[in-house]
Amino acid sequence: MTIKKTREQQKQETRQNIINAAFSCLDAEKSLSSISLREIARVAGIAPTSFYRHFKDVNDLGMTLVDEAGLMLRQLMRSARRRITADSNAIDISVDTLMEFISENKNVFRVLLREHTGTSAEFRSAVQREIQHFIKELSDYIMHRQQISQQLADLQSEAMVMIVFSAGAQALDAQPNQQFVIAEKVKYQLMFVQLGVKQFKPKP
Amino acid sequence: MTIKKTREQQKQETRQNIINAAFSCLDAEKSLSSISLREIARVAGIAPTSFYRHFKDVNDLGMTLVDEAGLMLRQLMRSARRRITADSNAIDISVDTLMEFISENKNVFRVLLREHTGTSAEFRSAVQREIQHFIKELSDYIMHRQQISQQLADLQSEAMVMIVFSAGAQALDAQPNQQFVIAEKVKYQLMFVQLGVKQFKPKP
DNA sequence: AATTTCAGCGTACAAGTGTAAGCTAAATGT
DNA sequence: ACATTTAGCTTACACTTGTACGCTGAAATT
Repeated sequence: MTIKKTREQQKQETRQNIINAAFSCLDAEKSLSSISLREIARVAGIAPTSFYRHFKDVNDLGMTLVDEAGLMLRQLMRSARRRITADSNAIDISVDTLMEFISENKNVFRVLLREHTGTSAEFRSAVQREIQHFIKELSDYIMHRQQISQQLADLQSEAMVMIVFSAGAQALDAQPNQQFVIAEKVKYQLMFVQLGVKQFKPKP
Repeated sequence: MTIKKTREQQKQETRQNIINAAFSCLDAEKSLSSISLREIARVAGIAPTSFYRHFKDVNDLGMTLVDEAGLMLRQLMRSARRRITADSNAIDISVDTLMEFISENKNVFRVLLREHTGTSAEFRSAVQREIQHFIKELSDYIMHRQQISQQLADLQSEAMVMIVFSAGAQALDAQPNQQFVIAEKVKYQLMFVQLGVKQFKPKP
């Protein structure tokens, strides 16, 4: 027996289908600006014009995707930080967590990375906002863990995020067996930043 | 009196017109994949089909643009390094030089930044190669100036380039009066990396 | 039971795309 | 002087795109 669905449930289900279809379309060779409404509709299993019952246009859908991707990433890193113990290495755990996420959710990470430098100013600043949130959360963590000023923590956090995201970009195109090398490399680089800030702290 | 042009000269001139037209088309909202051959032809002042006398297709032109952009950037940084004296700050000069270039050649830098994470695997790896050259040249410089191992220099160089390019991305969308703030910020971040590597060196 | 709402569909159209085919005229080769 | 080459043009065609319009049937409301 199939369960009965209310109208609203059915609509939300279709909406989610569209979102999932979009994420699966946004692969290595499609961006939010190059993808077509018809293509998404095809994969979602609806008529092109039905798309408008759920989103104003592809831009509208795009903003939803960026929000969702950013949220996933921040939740992930929060849970990673909770897993860090007194004697474990925060950098190692964070990097491993993120790299694992990236290789299992390539398209989600790709949306952020691609639209960050994409052709839509609206998407660019939406991604920028997400990244700023991301940086801010790391900064707060760093500040109270390393006992440094907010200014220093902000600078350190931003540098780290930029390095990690760049490594993520590399990982997206790398062979699976290269991912480990990239992860190790980025861990060193993050350590350098951390050491440098620590070294810098005493004399302002 | 207008000088007489040989056929070959005229062709090269048109070719250059196409390249210039392409760079001017590749603004904040156009990528190599979203731009149309007809649009470039329009700006270059030729018929759409004449494009094929010079390039196989837009991909072919794109590779030319990436090569040219990468070359410009490396030449710029080489000349910047020549300007560094014994007591001047290498980071300051390098960052200022690059940021100035970016704000005066937005579209050139944009091509590299955008296609680095773009929708064409061919472009992505072409840009990746250019960036690797860029990193390598900086690494060589760092290695003999800071007297560190090649491994360390490579790691430091890559981290620095990633940080600088990210700052460049920010600068592209920032107000002109914010560019100075971004430049100062990135100088600190580069200094942290440098300090961290120096700190790390003694104990391998 | 009668009425209203609305998610999804099919059709249709104008606009823009890449590029094939063939022409022209001027520069080059002989 | 004549023949060849070729950069650039015009025309043409098959596609894909976003989206306006109106319909339908079932769910929700009354």
